Amino acid sequence: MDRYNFKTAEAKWQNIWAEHGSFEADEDPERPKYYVLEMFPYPSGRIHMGHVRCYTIGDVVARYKRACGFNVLHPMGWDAFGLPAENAAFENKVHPAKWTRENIAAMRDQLKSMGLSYDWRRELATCEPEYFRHEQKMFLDFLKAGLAYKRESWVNWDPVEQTVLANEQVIDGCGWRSGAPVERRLLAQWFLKITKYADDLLETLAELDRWPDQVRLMQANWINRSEGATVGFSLAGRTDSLDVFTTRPDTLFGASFCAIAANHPLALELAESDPELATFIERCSRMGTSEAAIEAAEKEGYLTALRACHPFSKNWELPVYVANFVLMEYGTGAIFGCPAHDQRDLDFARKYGLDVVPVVAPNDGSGAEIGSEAFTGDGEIINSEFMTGLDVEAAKRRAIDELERLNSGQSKITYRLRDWGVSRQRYWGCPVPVIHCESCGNVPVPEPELPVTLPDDVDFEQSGNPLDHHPTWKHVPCPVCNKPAERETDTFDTFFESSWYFVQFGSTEQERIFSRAEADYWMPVDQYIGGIEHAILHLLYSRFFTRALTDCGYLDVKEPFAGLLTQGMVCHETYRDASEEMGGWLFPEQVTRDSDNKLVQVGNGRPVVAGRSEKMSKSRKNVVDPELIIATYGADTARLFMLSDSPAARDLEWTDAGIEGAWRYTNRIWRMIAKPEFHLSPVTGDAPETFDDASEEVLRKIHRTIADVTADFDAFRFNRAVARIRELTNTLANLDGDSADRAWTRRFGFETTAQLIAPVMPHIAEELWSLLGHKSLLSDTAWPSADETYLSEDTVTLAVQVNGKLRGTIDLPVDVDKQIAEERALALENVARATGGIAPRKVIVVPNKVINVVL
RNA sequence: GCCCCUGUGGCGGAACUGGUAGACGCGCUGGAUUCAAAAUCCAGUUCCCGUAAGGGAGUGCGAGUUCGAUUCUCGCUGGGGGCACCA
Repeated sequence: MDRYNFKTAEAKWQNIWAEHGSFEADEDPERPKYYVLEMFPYPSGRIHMGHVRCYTIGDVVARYKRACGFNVLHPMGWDAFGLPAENAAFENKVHPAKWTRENIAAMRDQLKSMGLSYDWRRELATCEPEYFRHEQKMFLDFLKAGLAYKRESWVNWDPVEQTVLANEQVIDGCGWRSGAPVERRLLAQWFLKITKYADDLLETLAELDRWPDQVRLMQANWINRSEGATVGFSLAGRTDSLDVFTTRPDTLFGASFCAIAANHPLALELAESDPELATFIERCSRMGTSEAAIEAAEKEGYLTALRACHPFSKNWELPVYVANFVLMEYGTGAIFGCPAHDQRDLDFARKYGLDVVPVVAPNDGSGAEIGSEAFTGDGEIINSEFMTGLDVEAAKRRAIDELERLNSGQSKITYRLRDWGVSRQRYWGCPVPVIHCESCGNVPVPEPELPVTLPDDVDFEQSGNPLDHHPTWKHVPCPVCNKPAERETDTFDTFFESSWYFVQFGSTEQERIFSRAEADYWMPVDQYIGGIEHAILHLLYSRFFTRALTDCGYLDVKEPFAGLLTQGMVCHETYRDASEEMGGWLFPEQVTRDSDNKLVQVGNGRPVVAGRSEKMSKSRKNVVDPELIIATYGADTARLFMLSDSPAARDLEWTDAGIEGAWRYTNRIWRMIAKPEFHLSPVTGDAPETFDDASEEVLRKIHRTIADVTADFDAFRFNRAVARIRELTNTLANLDGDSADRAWTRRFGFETTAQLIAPVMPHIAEELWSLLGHKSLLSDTAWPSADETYLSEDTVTLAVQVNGKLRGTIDLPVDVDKQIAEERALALENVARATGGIAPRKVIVVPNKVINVVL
């Protein structure tokens, strides 16, 4: 028998599917639709294993749902704007557009070799004007709707390169290329009003019942609605006051200081006449703009000359600090500190020798004294005049009432969620379609002039924004008054493009924006698949965009993704040269085993140390190239391995042994099913009248497997589905004999195997299907259904425990009387020995599961 | 620092809603086949004691709830993701 030739078979079926337009989907009101989408890739140049995993999962879902009768939309595109293209331009002198388009072409070929069931007619690339012209129009509509506005905001500024840095370009507070300490700088930037929908985005999470709980929780924490109060502290000797936001107005009598952000207007004002403060503020600004850097830094404060008067006692003055942990972006950029009941305030108070006054006494009577830990629980208010004796909730209300009466504060709801800053001072992005005119202000580019495209002749040698220093591009007449004006030189954040691409896939012609009818038919995405790293930002921005587009009349849908699956990362062991101290990283293909089974380098035999398994990354060199794997084992084997071992949501460990195991299985089903004697046998005829016991048992297994695999695919338990199919293969391999009943059963088993494995290994499944005599495509064949009569069992094995320890098992009829089960269990020799003749105190019988004898 | 997730044999993992821990695969051991090897097929494989029957331990660590905990609660610890300009 011929060995399975995956090279010819995979190419053959890919061509046949393409010729048949097998995966092209169009609106069809008669059929239920199913939209499955994987997060589109950034065109970095080559696909990596993370892509292979994500797109395999998506393809299994798409092919399975298609077999189940759904009109499946399964598109693919390119998230084509972004920083790496500009870095490539800087390093390799390639134009970002050329680099990006070549990468797309290469990656498209790689994806096609995987046999993915995409409707390629719908392919889009976000860097093409046909795509981004639509989002420029959307932005203008957002402007009209009051959903976009401009204000000043802080950026990381590299003083040497004279350019804005992304957070990933800031390493330990310094610019990645210049090494110069980064500064914070204010810049006028465009924002989208995501906070308008804060409550809706938060509340609707409850309805997203096909999203992982952890993602919904992360989003809820990100939005973080908090109810509290603004409290006005008048400032001694000044006419203005300091507004702070707090969620704990009940602890106001425990206040011992106020603190303001380093970039708070008051801090900046004081710094003008206080050089030491100016130095402190400058040091804070070196921490960059990332919250992680700010929060992880040691808490420090600078004591100012300001004194804040307590709202409930005018003679009580609190010191005012400028502190590096207070964020200008949250609340009012100022806090009051109650060290007894907030851990961060306590740490700060201990460091600067401030009072710690407990005002909440724990209900458990453990005393109100504060040691090294703040008490944040509920309790009885003490030391608090009119609030003393109340519980925390009542005291919060009482404090707010009092603040309102004194006209020095009111209840307030704030969100951690901030408006989305979409301005980027970069070239390779979608231009913001606005013109600045000295007399008319920010003027939208008139719609007939869209799209605003990027100039091709740009210089990446010069630092700063290439659009800004282009000689002619930005100089245009004002559309209103015709006087000389300047284009906006910012481009959009690339999250802008990825916040609506899933709707545009509804259109089959990329130069035409999706129609309302297309969006109404296809949206929402029924199943979205991608990495957990996008759990917050991309998904939240997309949810916002969908609402904004609905408000602007583009759509009538609130939530873009009805179902979400977040897949884990692909990991691999790391290797280093052991012959030198901290030797360099080695690629897996540079490492082999010598005769003593020790790890050595290929070629020179030098020793190698294996490190722990980590996410595949170029920097660690622990990468395996999908193209090489597909060339060696074929797409089906690669796809099988991607799904075999790990649940989709967990990390996957790539091993040579694992891919070899998948390869063996590919050959195993081929050897089993593709025997010449089956090639010519007729397509399954009527079933024989009777089956012998062995056939009957195999039939049960086949139907059981259909039911289990169907349930597993429905729940995205691909690894279990694969295990069930392998079990079926083992069972079928043991069924021999040529009698009519056995031959029929075996053939039925083979056909079922081909059908069940088809979503995972579509090429070999199609090949086997045709070898079994079918003239139609397996990809056009309906999913098999299990015959209920084969699924029910008449006996069941129960576990018998004594005091919770397993002492034996008994086979009993299903749903047997509890009394009989108990008697049979107690009669077991092993149970009698374990009880030692002592009469059981009670016997717990869980029907069809377990009998527990309790002594 | 804050938020979220995760830890089961030599390895990847399974165990549905608290009910026989280790399905399936890898690896390993023994056997068959072969001139030999590869490939393939068969059997075994959590650890400890025992020829066996059987017994003991066991799901990161420590407690708790329960007749019964991988599953629920609390604390600790290792690993990972996110933290708003990487995508």
